[in-house]
Amino acid sequence: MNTFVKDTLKLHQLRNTTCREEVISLFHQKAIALSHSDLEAYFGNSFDRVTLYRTLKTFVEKGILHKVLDDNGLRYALCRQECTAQGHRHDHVHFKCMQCGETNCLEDTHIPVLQLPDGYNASEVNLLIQGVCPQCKH
Amino acid sequence: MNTFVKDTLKLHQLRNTTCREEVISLFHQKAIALSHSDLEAYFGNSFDRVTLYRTLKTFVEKGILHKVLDDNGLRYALCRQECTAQGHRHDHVHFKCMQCGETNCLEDTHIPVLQLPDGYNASEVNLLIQGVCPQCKH
DNA sequence: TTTTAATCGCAACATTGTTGCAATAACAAA
DNA sequence: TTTGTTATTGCAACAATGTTGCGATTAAAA
Repeated sequence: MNTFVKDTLKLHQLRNTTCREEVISLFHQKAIALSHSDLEAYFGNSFDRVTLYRTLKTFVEKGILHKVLDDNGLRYALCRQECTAQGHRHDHVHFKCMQCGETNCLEDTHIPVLQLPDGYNASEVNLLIQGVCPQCKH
Repeated sequence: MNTFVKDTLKLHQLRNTTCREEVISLFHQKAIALSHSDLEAYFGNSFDRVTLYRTLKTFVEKGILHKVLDDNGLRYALCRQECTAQGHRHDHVHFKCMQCGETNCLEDTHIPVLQLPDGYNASEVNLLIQGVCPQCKH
């Protein structure tokens, strides 16, 4: 069975509930960024709205999910880069296709080191690229 | 008087109203990213909530303001890089200080060219850096 | 099986954003 | 300056999104 889901929950000392299992599982199989309303639409009324909000919040706190933002609002993604509850230091590259609207994490693309003005100290870097993805480019 | 404000409005063929004048003026003097609720707090009930929303929307459409996003939501900034209503092609670098919470635009920092996986086509790039700003670093 | 603490679902509320429409104000032309 | 046209505003009502408290339920350790 899906050992990834149970492992992830156990690793972060979270109880194994239906909602958590199915949410992680969905993110895992879709591999794109999903919003709260995406989850609501997908799960119908299997879970309470509030439970979904709390599940997402918990996952972000634990470093299982990452927030992804673009002009259209907030989404969440399961990136390969795992974080801990202690630190979220990472450099994320997300790509949003303006055609199909899907956003995904470009795991293998890294942000080049950049020169900041004097006195600025970076600890986290987030890059959002918008354009057209391979599927939509015909 | 503040010719910048009137010039900006005229340039984009927008009527010169009190709300628009004061909003642009505020962004100009603050030089940091502001949210809708920041404006509401600042202007009290001088302007209707809806008017502020519409003003922000108009300014974004015209390319006067840019959306700036981080974990805490949506804000707007007046960046030096002007856009037209036609195109918003630009690469923005924004810096959010995790100490004071302020976000500003690093005008002189540019995003290095980066190598995307095959088939991906970028048209807009947004970089958000989080860390500590010069003022907060003692 | 029992115990205990985490999690859930419900209700109620707060914030944020949108739409339609009549009243008003900006600005160009007379 | 006055008039006419059209953009803009303010209000009301609504929709979507996010939060909090609390009693009931359930996972997992003892």
